[in-house]
Amino acid sequence: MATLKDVARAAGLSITQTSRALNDHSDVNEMTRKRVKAVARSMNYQANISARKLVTGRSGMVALVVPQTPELPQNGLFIEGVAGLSAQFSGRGMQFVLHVAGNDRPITEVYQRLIGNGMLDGFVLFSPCDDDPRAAFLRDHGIPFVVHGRIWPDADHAFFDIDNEGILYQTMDHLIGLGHRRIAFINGQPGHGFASARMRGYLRALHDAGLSPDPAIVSEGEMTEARGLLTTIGMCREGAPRPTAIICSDVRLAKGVYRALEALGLSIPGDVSVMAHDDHLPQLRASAFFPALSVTKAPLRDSWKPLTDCLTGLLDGRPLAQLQIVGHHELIIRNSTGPAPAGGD
Amino acid sequence: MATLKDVARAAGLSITQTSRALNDHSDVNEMTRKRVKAVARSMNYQANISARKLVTGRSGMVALVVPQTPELPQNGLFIEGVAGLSAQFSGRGMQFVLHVAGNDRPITEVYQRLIGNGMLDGFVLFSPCDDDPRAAFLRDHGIPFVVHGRIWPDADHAFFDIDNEGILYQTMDHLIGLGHRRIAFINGQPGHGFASARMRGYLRALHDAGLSPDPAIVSEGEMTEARGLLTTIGMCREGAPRPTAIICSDVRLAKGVYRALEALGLSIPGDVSVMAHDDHLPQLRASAFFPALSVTKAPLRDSWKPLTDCLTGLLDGRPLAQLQIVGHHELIIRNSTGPAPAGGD
DNA sequence: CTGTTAGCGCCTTCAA
DNA sequence: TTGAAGGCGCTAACAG
Repeated sequence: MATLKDVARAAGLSITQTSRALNDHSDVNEMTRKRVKAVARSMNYQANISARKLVTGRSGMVALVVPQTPELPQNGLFIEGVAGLSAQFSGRGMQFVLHVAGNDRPITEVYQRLIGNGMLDGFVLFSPCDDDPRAAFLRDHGIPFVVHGRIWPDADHAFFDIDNEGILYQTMDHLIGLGHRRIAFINGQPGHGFASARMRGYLRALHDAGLSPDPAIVSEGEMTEARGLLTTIGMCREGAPRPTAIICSDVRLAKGVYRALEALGLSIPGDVSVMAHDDHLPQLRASAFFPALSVTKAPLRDSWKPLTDCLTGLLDGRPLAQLQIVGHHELIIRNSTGPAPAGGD
Repeated sequence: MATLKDVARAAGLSITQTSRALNDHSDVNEMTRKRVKAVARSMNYQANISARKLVTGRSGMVALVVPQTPELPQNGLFIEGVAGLSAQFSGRGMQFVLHVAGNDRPITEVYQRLIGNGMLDGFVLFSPCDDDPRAAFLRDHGIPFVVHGRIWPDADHAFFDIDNEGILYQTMDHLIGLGHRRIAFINGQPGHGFASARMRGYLRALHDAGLSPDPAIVSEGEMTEARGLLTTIGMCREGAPRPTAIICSDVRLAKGVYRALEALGLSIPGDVSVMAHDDHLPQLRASAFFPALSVTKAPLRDSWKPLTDCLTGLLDGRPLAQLQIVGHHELIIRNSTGPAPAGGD
C-alpha cells in the first residue's frame, strides 16, 4: 500500500504539505493541491486509519452492541437496523462494527473493552430501557452515543425517536371519538422506553376523557402473536365487562387478537375494534389482516438515516439540540375500527 | 484511558518491559509478569488497537462485505451469518465489521478501499460464484480471506463448505433406488458455487444410473416459493412426460412445488416424490410441510464457528490444508418420497 | 505557501 | 532479565 511518504516523494513535496493538500487545508497552493491529489489517486493512496486515529482520535468506526440471543436472527429491529445502519455509515465512508455480546459478562464490561482499546468513535444504542445502564456508562465515560428511542425522563442525549406517547394518545383519541369507553391496551415489556411512553399516552388520554384505567384490561409483556391471543381470551372472559376496543403495541399482537376474537365469535369491528402500531416490518404486513387493520404507522426503515445523521453530528460536535430528532408517524384508519357497540355499560 | 506508560510507571518498570510482560514474552521474570498484569488489570488497561496495528500489522478486525439490496433484511444467509459471525469473532476478542456496499461502484473497489486504509486483517466472503472476482482481487493483493462455500475448480483458498455435489448425488441415489427415472431438479441461480456443485452431483448421478439429462425438467433461478410453483406447473404441462420426482435446492422452492402439485391434483409421494435441501433456517421449517418433507439437512447455523476458525487460523499462518473444511450433512427421509408410480415411461 | 520538529501508543531491534 | 532508542503512518504546532 502506498503511504503518505511515497506520495510526498512522487509529488516532490514534504510529507506535511502533502498531508495538508490531501486534507484540504486552506494554506496550500491550489495548483499544488490538485497535483498532489492527482498523484495520490494515481498511486491508489489511502490514509492509514490506524495512524490517523492515533493522532486525531477519530477512526470513523462506530459500533452497535447487542446481546446474544437465540432469536436474534428473527428480531426485526436487529435485522433491519444492522442492514440499514451499515448501509448508512458505509455510504458516509465510515465503518459499522457489529458486536454480538455473549451473556457471560455484563454489557457495560463489553462497552468498557470496546472503548478501552480506543478504536471506536461512538455507539448506537438499541432498545433503551428506563434508567438505561449502558447510556449511563457511556455518558459517564464521555463516549459519544446515539439512542434509537429515548431515555426518559430527561433525555440529555442524542436520539432518534418517534412520538410514542403521542401515538398512543392519538389512537385513544380516535377510539374515544368513536364512543369507546372501555379500551384495552396490550403493550410491550414494561421498562422499555417505547412501552413506557405509550403507557403515558394511554393514561393521559384516559384522564383527559374523564375515564379511569382498569388494570384488568391493561397488559404488558412480549409482543408475540401468542400473547396477543392469550391476553385477549383473558380479557374477554365471562363475568368481567368486555372491552369494546383493543390497542396493540405491535402488529404481531394484533394478529393474536384477531385470532382470539375469531375463536370467541366476536366480530371486528362490530363487537370489538382493534388498532395497532405498525413498524412496517416485512415479516407481518398490516395488509395481511382481514378486516384491514387500522394502525399508527412509523416505518422502522425510515429511522436509520436520521439516526446516522445524529451520531455523525454528535461526532462533529454539533449542539445536542440539533441531535434530538422525533420522526413522523401516520394515523391510518382502515376497517378494524368502528363505533362502540350500543349499551356496553 | 490508561496507557502502557501509565502501567509502566505504576509498576516501576520501563515501558518496554511492561509491554513484554503483558504480551507473555519469554524473557520476563515470572514474578514481574504477574505483578505487571495485576497492575494493568487494576488500572483497566487495554492496549490501543490502532497503535498496535501500526506496528504489528494486526488489528483483530475482520469484515464481511455484502451488496445492498432491498431484500437484504429478508435474506436468511445474511441474517444468520451476521449474527453468527459477529458472535464468534466477538467471543475471540476480535471485531466483526459489516459493510453494506452501495451499488454505485464495483465491489472490488470497496475491498480496495477497505484494505487500503489498513484497518482490517481479513475478510469473509459469502455466496461465491464461479471465477469469483472478489476472491481473485483479494488473492492478488495478498489479503487473507475465507469463503463460505467454495470456488471451483481448484479451491486454493480457505473455506468452509458443505459437500453440495455429494448432497445431490445422495438425493438422486435415494430416488433412483426407489425406481425413479425421470427426476426433475429445481436449482439455484446458475453461476453460484453451491448451485454448480449440486448440478454436477445431479448429472453424475444420472450418468452413473445410465440416464441422460432432460433440459425440460432442469431449472435454474431464484429460490422462491413462487418459482417453485411456476416451474412445477411448467414441468407438469400436458404433452410432455411428467417427472416422477422433483428435487429442490431449497425448502422455499419445495413449498411452491407442494402448492403446485396440490393445485394440479397430484399426490405426494403417490404421483410425485419431492425432496429438498434444508439449510434449517427458521423462516420456513421443513416441519411445516404435509406430508413431511424428505431432505438433506445441513444447518447453516453450524457453519459460523468453523468458518471463524478458518479465518483466524489463516491469520495465524496455519497451512491451507487445515483451513479447507467440509461440514457434515444428513439425509433425512420423511414422507414425501416413495416408489416411482408404475408405468411411468 | 512550505518545511522542520514532535508525538499519538505501541512493539521490536539492540545493547547492557 | 531489563532499559534505551527507533519507527510504524499520520497530523498539528511552530517556524520560515
